[in-house]
Amino acid sequence: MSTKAYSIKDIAQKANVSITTVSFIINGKAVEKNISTAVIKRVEEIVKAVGYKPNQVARSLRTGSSKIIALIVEDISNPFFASIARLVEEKAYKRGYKIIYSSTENFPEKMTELINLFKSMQVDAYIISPVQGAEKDIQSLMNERKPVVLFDRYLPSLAANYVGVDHFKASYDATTHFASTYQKHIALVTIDLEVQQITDRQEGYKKALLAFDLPFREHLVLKVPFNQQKEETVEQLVGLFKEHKEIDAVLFATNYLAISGLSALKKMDKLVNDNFKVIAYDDGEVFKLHSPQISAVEQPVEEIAEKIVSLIFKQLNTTEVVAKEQVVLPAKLILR
Amino acid sequence: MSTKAYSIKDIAQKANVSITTVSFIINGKAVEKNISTAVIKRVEEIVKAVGYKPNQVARSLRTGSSKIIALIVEDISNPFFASIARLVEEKAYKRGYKIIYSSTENFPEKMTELINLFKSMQVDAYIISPVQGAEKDIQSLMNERKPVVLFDRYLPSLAANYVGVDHFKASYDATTHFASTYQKHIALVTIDLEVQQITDRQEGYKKALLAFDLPFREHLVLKVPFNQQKEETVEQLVGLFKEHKEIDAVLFATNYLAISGLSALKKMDKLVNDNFKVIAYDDGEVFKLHSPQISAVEQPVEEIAEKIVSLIFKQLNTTEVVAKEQVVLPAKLILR
DNA sequence: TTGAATAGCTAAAACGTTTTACCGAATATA
DNA sequence: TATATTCGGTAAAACGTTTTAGCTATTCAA
Repeated sequence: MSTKAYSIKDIAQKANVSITTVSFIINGKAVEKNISTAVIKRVEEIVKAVGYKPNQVARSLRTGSSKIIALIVEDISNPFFASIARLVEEKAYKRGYKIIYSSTENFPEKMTELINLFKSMQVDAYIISPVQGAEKDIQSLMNERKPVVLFDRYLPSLAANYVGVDHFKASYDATTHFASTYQKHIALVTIDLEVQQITDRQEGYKKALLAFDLPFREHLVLKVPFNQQKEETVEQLVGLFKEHKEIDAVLFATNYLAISGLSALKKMDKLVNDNFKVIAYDDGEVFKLHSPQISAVEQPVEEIAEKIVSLIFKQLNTTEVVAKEQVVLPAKLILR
Repeated sequence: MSTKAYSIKDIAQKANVSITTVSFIINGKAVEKNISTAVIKRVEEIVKAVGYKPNQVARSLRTGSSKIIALIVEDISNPFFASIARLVEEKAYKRGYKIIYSSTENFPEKMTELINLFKSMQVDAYIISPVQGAEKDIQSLMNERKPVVLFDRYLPSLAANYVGVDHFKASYDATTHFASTYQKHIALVTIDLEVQQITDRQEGYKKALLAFDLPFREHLVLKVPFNQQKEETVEQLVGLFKEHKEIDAVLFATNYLAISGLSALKKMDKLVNDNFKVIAYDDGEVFKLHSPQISAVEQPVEEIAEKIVSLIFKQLNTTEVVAKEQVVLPAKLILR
């Protein structure tokens, strides 16, 4: 029952032509190579009849191209990355490319390992949400002229293609919104990572306070440890809200921090209302269905994915070196 | 700058030995093949020094094995599938395998296309949440002795490995819970797909009603069209709840139906309470944070992933034909 | 001392393609 | 008519591995 797949040799034999001829035909070079229509037809019929598919591995070995794009993110199950993954996959598939993905969990060593692995698989291009410490590996890809697009995280030391979101403006706008409705004690809940996308959010918050002549109060900024369990974060937030009863607005710098925040409030029986406003980062059903509905900063996932893919294919479709682009898209503040 | 990767030939030259010897060494067959420790050491040092990684494509071509497992699901951005993807990836990675994934959007033709593509990539195993109409393609994989594990969806006509959840019992229990708290008019909101995992949920609902001497009322079962837009579903649900004010409990057969349901209730300003209970399918933050908290049927994602992976590797680690297993795991009813 | 076994290593085939270089016949060009 | 060009195709190398079969020199057993 275990029927071995047909090879190009089998097709050539059946059609009574050479392997070369079959190769030309299945690669659409038949006319260019002066193959007669009779032979073309004969071969194509046999190919269809037996359902022959060229072995992609052999093809990759010979051509150096695998028609695979690697997608490396922190965690594929994070809704933001999952959405990007889905959109990128769809767009790449239409152009004949497949996605192979992996999660780094923010470990630079895993990043290194993955890049080496993908290199040995002759992957054609890389879409990476980078971790700090992986600069050398990413640079080595670019040295080998492999198309690379970074997204979400920015690595300032790397002259790479990048697609991201204007987090400074997003949190500036969010904070401004609070200030303009006369909230006086605006808290910021963020994480203790020193990566650009996170520090940008803090800067936006600070600058907006400044613009409204509100003092920046250190104790209203909570930086929760990156890998902390949710329960602990909730406790920490309960602590913050209890200790600083003057807080009348809070901006959460990530999706899951907002969720922990709402959990904390629920636990305290504290309501979100005009005396205590909340803005979350990355919109989701959770925030739409919450009572009351929660405002949120929404990242333009569709645009991000589109831009990533177009940058990749711009490089894939030419042998020339294309200028690197840094694209920063605006986020959208959804007020509810 | 574009430095070409080292090949086994380069290593052989540098070490002044044959390609064969290098191959034996990097594959851990050195002692078995009587290579002297001096040579082993020399080669290993060169390998490390230049950072040589065997070309996986050439390896695949020669051995027929790619160390890649395909994961084919309906939609990778669906939280259930995204979680499974993440867990499967992690477990496979530890055993030296990578995941390549794709979404079918429930189109059998895309499934066919994907399977052919993955065959031509010499993928080693397949994890599939199948669509109806793909039976032939899946069977062909099994005929070629490729390890295959189906999950989530069950295809009764196929004697395949399967990992799923006891949906009959889950909705039986959920409905029983309603009945035992004296809800009399229990509605079921489901989709119009005739796939086992969905019809099972209906059967569980029916049987539980029967057990409590409650009549099965056709008009309390709403089957929303599979690909319907969310807004329309919400309208339909508003209609249902308005028309049948006697409804005092509703079981939602999927995650997103429950979300649509909660949106509908919010729109109607109708509260979830003892006079109107709700149970959702697939737990999530949305339900924990909702006011009041929403009860939910939780699928054991971790166990599902573990079982899938263990079934895959059971097949991958032997040349013998292993008996197919159908594993049905219990869901957990989380009452809130 | 001889034959067999073992230690230490290698040449070459094979995996399934793509592509370069070339060939003979027919046709066009001068 | 002689020569160039086009037509219709093919042989063989190459991509980077793994693996089979075998080779020589040394050690061992008798």
